[in-house]
Amino acid sequence: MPGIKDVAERAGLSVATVSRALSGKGNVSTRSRERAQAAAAELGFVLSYHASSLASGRNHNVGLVVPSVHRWFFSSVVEGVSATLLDAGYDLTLYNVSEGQERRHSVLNDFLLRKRVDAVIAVSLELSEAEIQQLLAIHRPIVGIGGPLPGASTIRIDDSGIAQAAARHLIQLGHSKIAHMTGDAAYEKDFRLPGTRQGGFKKAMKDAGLAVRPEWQVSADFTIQGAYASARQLLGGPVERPTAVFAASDEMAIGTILAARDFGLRVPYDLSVIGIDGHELGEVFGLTTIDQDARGQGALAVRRLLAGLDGVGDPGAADAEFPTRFVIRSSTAVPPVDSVPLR
Amino acid sequence: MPGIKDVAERAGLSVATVSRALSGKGNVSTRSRERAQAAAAELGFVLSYHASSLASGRNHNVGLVVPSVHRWFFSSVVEGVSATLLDAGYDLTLYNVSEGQERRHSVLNDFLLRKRVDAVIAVSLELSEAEIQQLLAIHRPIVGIGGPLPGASTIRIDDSGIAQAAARHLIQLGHSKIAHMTGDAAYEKDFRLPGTRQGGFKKAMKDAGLAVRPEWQVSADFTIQGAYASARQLLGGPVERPTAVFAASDEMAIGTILAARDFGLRVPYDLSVIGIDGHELGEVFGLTTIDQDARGQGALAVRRLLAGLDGVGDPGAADAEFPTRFVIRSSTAVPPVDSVPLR
DNA sequence: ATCACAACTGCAAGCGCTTCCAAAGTATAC
DNA sequence: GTATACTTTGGAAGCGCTTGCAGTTGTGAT
Repeated sequence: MPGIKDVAERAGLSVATVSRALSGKGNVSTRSRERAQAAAAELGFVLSYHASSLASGRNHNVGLVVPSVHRWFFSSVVEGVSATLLDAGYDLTLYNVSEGQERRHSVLNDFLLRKRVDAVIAVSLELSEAEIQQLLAIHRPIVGIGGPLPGASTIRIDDSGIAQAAARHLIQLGHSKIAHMTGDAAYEKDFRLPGTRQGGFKKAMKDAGLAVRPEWQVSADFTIQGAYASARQLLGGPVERPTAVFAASDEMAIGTILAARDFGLRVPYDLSVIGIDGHELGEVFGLTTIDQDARGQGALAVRRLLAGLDGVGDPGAADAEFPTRFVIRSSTAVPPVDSVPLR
Repeated sequence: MPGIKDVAERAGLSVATVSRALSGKGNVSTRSRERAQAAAAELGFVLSYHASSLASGRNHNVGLVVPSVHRWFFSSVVEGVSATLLDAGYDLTLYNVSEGQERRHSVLNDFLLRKRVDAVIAVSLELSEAEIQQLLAIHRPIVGIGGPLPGASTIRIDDSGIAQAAARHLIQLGHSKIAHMTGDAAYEKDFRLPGTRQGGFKKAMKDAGLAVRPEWQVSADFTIQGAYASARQLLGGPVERPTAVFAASDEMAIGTILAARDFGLRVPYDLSVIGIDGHELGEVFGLTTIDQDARGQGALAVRRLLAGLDGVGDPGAADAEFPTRFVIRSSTAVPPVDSVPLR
């Protein structure tokens, strides 16, 4: 493999000049730059990543920690992050820490302390204050998406607010028998979102003077199949059937719709369903939802980090609330006539 | 940040010994090892990734190139690769090259030639012979999953064989009016699979003396929503309706089932549907399918690479045919009575 | 022509480790 | 007790770049 020395020799320049020419930093005459580039091209030379990183202290590499890559939100964020990073010439080191907590810690130690990454994006992961301080101490900016990160910069949507909006939408249509499907407790550890959305739902119900019936509070694991199973219990069980379901994610809303169909329930005539996400499948199901642009959130996270790395601005612990968009389709409507109180 | 020197000093050892103690290579007395580890722990020291890589030439980093992270097959492979790599103490650098070919080339140059990775896993990407040679020339083992990689090691399923098996399953049930939903031409560039599965389908039909009707050959983009749209055309259009659909992926099979339901067709009584994949959602839809363990394929790819890197064995251009499993559920049955020729 | 200043360029000192080599210590064999 | 082989250690030379510093050259102003 050719080294920068070979390039320098061939171009009739010093190693230093070639380095500057190739990296674009520092002053180099056009002539030298062209020579260096030509020589590099002829030799098929590319700067060694590790040598550059070691010498310069910059990695051009961002770590992305996600709990899963299968669920819609996460894979969407990954896509957004990946595309933005690639455009900026950065590498993405992916840490899928699905399988438990021990691994998470070793991951953090390993790639943060070993300074392989310039920055970290943590998705729906609840880092401890200590972990965050550790990161900030070694000047590794960190931004969180979809989870509270005390002391760090975060990007999030107004979970409580949109949950309220979703519930209000149903209430305004005339529903009073509204069920809520929230995320599983299993996820609550790292993922406070279920609680937040649930809180918003309860608030909206309370505000409207409606009862939050415990038997209509169900949970699932954020997947279609998990929600399908839960919804079958809810809709096919012995308890009175709600006229509307607010699911904390589109995937769960879709699972609910599938379960409803199994029971011959027509959506929205017999059952209204609303989700949160903006999942690509929403259109197929005519799903009313609140669109959170997950790709966009990933992209924004990257832009924020890079601004802090390349530029001067340190965004600090700035919290950005990402905008959402209410998308009304055909899965929500007025409740069935026989369930509306006659006037 | 403490360096290895500080650790050496604190432990009363030389830098060399500490390096050996911490990396586990070479002979170090138990006493020295413990001292070194203790000192490192006290100082919160971790070896610098780049310095180690530069000095040793080993990266402990594998590049994974995928065309997407959203579609089931790819995200499953990513999970399998990620978990196996993490267990082995390797990093995963993810390259999502969805947006076109130019990017792909810059990616290859960038991370292959810059030797940031020890090996490459390419999923459903068709690298040119030149690209592969380039990789092998610099001793970067490469394994392909789900795509032909001339000269490189690959892991793949018997696409033609399972397509034949799927078609035969329908034929044996008594179907003769069988449609096939294949992958879009847009993917054929990098992804020869659609053609291969289609070939298997045609062969099975021919072998059974059945006609492959062009109007029943439709395509979609491998997504549920894409397949849904195509299936609506197929099932709701003016052409005679088939009694069975063989979709080249589970996601497309599911899209087809959803479309069928829209038209009031009961699966499997009015329409049989079979897919390929082993998608988690298959169970919800009672989908008959051929399970290819995508996670397992990813894991196997990693194990193969690591064997080549750590051990002595160079697997060379060994092609592994990954086993698949026929999963019969409730989406396939005998054709509707009125369409079976009376005897 | 002279001077001040900016734009280039090259030298060489690292960046923080790994590993070759030789020396020292220790166990085993005769 | 000595020779032989193996284990353990430290010194020091890199790995392949980047960058501070100082020297060289070119420019416009005087």
